[in-house]
Amino acid sequence: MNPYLLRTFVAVARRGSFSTAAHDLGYTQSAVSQQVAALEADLGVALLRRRPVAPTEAGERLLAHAGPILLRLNAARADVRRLSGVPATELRLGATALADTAGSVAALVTTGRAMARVALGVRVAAPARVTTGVASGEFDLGLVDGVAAPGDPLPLPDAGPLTVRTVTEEPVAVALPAAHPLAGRAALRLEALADAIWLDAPDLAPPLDQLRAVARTDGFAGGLRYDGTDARTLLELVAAGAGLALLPARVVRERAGLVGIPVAAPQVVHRTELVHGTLTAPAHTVAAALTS
Amino acid sequence: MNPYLLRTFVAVARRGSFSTAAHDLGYTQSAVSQQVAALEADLGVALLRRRPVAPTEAGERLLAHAGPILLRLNAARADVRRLSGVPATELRLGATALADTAGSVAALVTTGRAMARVALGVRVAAPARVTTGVASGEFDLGLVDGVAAPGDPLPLPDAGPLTVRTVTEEPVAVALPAAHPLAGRAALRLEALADAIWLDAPDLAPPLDQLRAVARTDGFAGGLRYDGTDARTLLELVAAGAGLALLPARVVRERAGLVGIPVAAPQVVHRTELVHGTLTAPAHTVAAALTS
DNA sequence: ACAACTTACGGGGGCCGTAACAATT
DNA sequence: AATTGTTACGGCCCCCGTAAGTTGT
Repeated sequence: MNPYLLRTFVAVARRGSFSTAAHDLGYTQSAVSQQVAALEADLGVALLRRRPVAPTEAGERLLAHAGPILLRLNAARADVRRLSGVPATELRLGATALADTAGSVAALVTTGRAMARVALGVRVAAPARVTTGVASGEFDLGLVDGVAAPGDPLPLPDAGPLTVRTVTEEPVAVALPAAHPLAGRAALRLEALADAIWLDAPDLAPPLDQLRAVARTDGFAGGLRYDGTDARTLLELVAAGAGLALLPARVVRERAGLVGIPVAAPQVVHRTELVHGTLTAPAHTVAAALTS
Repeated sequence: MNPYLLRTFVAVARRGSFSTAAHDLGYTQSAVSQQVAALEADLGVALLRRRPVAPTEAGERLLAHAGPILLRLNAARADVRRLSGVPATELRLGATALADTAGSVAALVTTGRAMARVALGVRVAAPARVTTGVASGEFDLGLVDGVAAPGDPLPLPDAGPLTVRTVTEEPVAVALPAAHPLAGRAALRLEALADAIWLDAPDLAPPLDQLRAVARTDGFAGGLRYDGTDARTLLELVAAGAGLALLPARVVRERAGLVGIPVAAPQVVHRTELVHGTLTAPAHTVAAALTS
């Protein structure tokens, strides 16, 4: 199963059009048609229904596989090439929005700047994006945050053999407006909040289905959804009463008018982890400084 | 990065010889030489040192990626083909050795036999083998056992989008010879046993590094290692004093002369899970019967 | 009728085998 | 000298683009 055919198939399925996909990929639409036909012949199944173009059941199934496969293929290429490329003169850092609660990003940049002739780049993105970016060589180092049981590693998507090191582990709190009925409580059990209105902000706070898994309920119905990585905006939404959010206690305290109530049980903490593949020389220095 | 080249590279690296790998794969050794050269040219790195043939650092790195990639590629193919193949007339079941402690395998076979014209096959293998076998289509259904925190899913290797359902959850116990000094205890804390001698039987009992992770220590140094899936033999080894083992309490009781001490903390249970990809019709019936 | 996908066909490149060559033991 | 990997070369097949054909709206 040729990965190029796979890539083409994915493009066609996503765009819903052979000709558009062909244009995207720099092929003629005839070539794309032949490629999809070849893939279907190889697998012995129709993958797409035509006119309108939509994946069949088998096509849907293949799509579920194709993404991770192509990702890992890219990751392998990037990882191997890193080992023989010219000595790196730049250091690209990917970080999730709340990964720098303990000043991690600032620390990295400071360390990086101390090295001569290394261009630094920092980019904030969603956790999955950071992880896959590190795997695929887009970033040299990734800082990813999330919540987990104390001592447990974060549940990262599998994108190949990446090295993960703990950077920080800090308390989390349920963020509430100061006027909220629960604002006076000393601690809260997560299960007791399953029926509350929660903000669904998967790029900043734990995805709601992770909360369901931790609390072992099927509550935590999503209220307002926020797609993005700006923590200040999220804190504003909480303050405005749009819903609760589970955040590092330190972050909740930054916004006046909010209170952070510790989570009594189950015990969870906010973790930041450093993720990387094969390290270039400057990245190695920075990584060592951060986790020492 | 052509998967065929990847497969050839893996074969050469594993066999340590171009000519032997060529013979295995049905190529001439010239073709293999050209394939490896093409892969090296594509990646811009030397992957193998010749004479003797051994992977370079980049080659080692690629090898770490290649296995999972080829696995997932096979899994995708098997998964999609399952959707359009002829109606299945056989049902291949993979199971780990201790997955049938509650009679799961027997139940499956009984249900399967009730269906006309379906050939049944059962095969016991190591957990990783069962999981990858299901992913790659070798098995229609997999029964995998292991230990985890109550309610937590088992830590299965990622082999693609597989469906997992809980079958049983039972107490585990530390298996001891009746004459053992600890044999009279009502319960034991796992951490307290980090310095004991443990049997390392990764195909039957939790791998020792999983125990280390659960107990958060770096003890559990391996004593005797048993590679295989015969539970009776393992029980004999425990009875002979070769080391401790964490096993389903029910299994420990099967062997006279052994005692099973419940684990007080951290709380862990023995779980059996049913694993499958896209289900063929008979497999669907059997799976439904088992998890209802 | 038109837009969009498929099929026919020809050229070019890639891949494999044969065979000659090189290098290591 | 023998074994093993590489290079040269030629044929075959695969893949893409052009262009004609087909199909659904």
